[in-house]
Amino acid sequence: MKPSTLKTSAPRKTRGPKSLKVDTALLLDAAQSVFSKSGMSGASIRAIARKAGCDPALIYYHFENKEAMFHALLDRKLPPIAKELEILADPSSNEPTSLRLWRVTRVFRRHFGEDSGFRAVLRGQILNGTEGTKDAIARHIQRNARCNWEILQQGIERGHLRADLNVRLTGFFLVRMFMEIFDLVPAISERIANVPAHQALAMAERAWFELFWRGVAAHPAKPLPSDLFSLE
Amino acid sequence: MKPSTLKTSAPRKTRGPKSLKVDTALLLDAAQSVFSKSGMSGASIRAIARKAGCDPALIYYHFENKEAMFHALLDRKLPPIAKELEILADPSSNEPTSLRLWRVTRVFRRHFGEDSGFRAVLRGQILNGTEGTKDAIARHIQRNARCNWEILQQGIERGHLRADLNVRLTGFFLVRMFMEIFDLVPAISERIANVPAHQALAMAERAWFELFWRGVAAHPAKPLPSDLFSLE
DNA sequence: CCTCAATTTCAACGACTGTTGAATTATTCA
DNA sequence: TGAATAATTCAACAGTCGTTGAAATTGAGG
Repeated sequence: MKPSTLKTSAPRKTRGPKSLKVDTALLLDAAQSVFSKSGMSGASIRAIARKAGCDPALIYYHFENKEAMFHALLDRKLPPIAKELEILADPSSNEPTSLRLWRVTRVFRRHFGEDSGFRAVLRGQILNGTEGTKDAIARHIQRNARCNWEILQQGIERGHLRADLNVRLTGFFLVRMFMEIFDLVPAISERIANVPAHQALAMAERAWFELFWRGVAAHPAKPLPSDLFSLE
Repeated sequence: MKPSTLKTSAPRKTRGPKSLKVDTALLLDAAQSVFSKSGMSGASIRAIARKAGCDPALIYYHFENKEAMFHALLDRKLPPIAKELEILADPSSNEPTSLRLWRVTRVFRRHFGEDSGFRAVLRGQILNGTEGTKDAIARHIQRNARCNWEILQQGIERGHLRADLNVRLTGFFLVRMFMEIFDLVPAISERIANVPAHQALAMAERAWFELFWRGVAAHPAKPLPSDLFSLE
């Protein structure tokens, strides 16, 4: 390897393979970063290439087009979440339902909490993506959602939750509101309520889960596990 | 002048005032339609002009730029909502708090329910708009939100709601989840739950309000007014 | 060393973007 | 009628965009 070719700021411009090949994982990192900042339609191939330090044309060597990049991003990001949720949904778990549901929210927090851009892109594509993209997203969501449904169903059967719940809608409410909290509370808390973002976020997560639990519990007066909210 | 220049279907192309002047209201209609379909950054001045049947340059005669158009759109769309909410928040109202809160949701349903594009643009600008746009939105939202806070506060004082509620967060949960239901339930119900969109929407609105009410009510066991959900 | 395949960049296509200054026409007012 | 003003379009600028075909470089296999 020739360190001399490293000028100052201009990267090497010769054609042909680099010493460090640009693989799909690197391109996906760049794509995720740019998608996140600019949204799906605002993210240009050129910007992704700039981020990855390569020529735009190289992206077409690795991916069919921008939509294929997004699908690859889904396949990389969502299955690990599903795996964690499937462990939580194990029917042999003896944990209180409230704790299991809170754990579900912690999974989403860990995987999505810091990644507002990806949340936004995902949401945008659910609403405005091509049919192919919507189908791909639906498959992933279904796998993740099923875990929530099972936990809720088990909660009903164990008498922890009201029997008249619609588990699918209930699961949607729980997770979706957490996503909305991640997205909007930091953005508006300072302007609307004059509260610092991180503080508002913590308050909102807790307030939402308490409201939710009272809304779904068979015996809402029974207190939540005392160490629930210390769980990260 | 040569009328021969009119080829086939092309509308009149002469300069100067038309018989039907293009006023700002017409341009805002076009802008709203295009913003809704393409989002803020995806909506081009040219597309708005095409929709309005005028030249792109005319838009710059009526508005400073695209951002100013959006601000004008806010000023046209949001104050009527605030007015309705301010009536609902009248402290002399004797209606049950549950009914008043449901009425709030009906206001949002009427003004936002059919206008998914505007909801999306508004949400996008809260997250990614310029500082000026965020400020403008915050002012409007604050005026609307204050009404919800007052209804909730009165509900607490009348003993209808739990005294430990954070009214600001509670108001956020109520309204934001309705928005999410409008946005996402029609988009995903058929793919995820195999339920027709309009049916899923009605179920979700009702299920959410019931969960919410149980979550906030001082006496959740007391049934909701029987004719609540027939109210449009 | 030669060859071949894999990797990367270059250069260009047509289309679209926000915006502006000048030209044009219609209406209004004197 | 004539002049002023308001409303509208035209033409162009300098960008960016997705995409593609060809060229160049590298490394591996023989």
